[in-house]
Amino acid sequence: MKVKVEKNNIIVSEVSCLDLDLTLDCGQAFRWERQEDGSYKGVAGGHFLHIAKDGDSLIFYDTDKAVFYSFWVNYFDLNKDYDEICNRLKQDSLLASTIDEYYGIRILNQDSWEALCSFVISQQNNIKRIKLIISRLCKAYGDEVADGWYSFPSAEKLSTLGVEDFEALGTGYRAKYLERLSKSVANGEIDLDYIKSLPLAEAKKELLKIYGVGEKVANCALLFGMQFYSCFPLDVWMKRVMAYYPDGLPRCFDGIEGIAQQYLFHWARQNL
DNA sequence: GTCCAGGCATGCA
DNA sequence: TGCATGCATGGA
Repeated sequence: MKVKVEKNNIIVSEVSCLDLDLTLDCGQAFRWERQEDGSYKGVAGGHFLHIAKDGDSLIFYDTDKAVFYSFWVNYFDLNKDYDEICNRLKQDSLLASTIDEYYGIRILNQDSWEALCSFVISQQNNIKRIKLIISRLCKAYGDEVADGWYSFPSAEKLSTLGVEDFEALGTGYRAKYLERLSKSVANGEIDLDYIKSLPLAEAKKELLKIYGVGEKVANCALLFGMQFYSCFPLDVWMKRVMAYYPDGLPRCFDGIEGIAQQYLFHWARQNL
């Protein structure tokens, strides 16, 4: 990775495997909005960002250098060698063709609270509507960090809401899950940083105790919000994909099943 | 109108 | 342990 500063922008080059459409709009994060010119605007970690791609370079518009290094490098996982990962995954023939076609999907390092909440909302729901509900949630209860752009609300803030407040956002039957989850995280009964520090099996066990969190939501929270790359979330799309792996997952997925999963998820949504 | 979406809790066997 | 069912909402 090479970084240079031009005016208020940060230009990053020599980062492989980062396509904005495939990474920011592939169902792992729900807060990025594509602009007409192909750039993206969104909020993560309380920071607003406008990001674009110019050839092989990434442009972080109006971004503070300190925030870039302290937050965005980790969020986009810019120091991870995705070419090595892709090469390993391509030992599997389906992944080989999928990566050739959709090269550039990365797993973002999202905040655990935002990821867990988002995937509780995601259950039995479609991506378009998940984004709609989350944007309503942020606008109503987040902080305005840029003109018209809101942070994801904290558990403390959401712990003051009642079930009817969550229902008013269109969360449907998930409202009761969100209400209880917010209160439990706010009062410390659930400690996401602690869960993140546990070995995978124990971390998953803790997440599965949460009302409204099952196998799928737990795996998504672990993969997208807690950096457990070996998690392999099985939703309705991935269950269709599994017909292509009757003997189980290939060895080349070991330890990076979650990254393989994200490519297969995208492939399934385009082709199945 | 019906079907479906990055599922889960509940009840019952 | 495994399976059937109900659940809110909005777009196709």
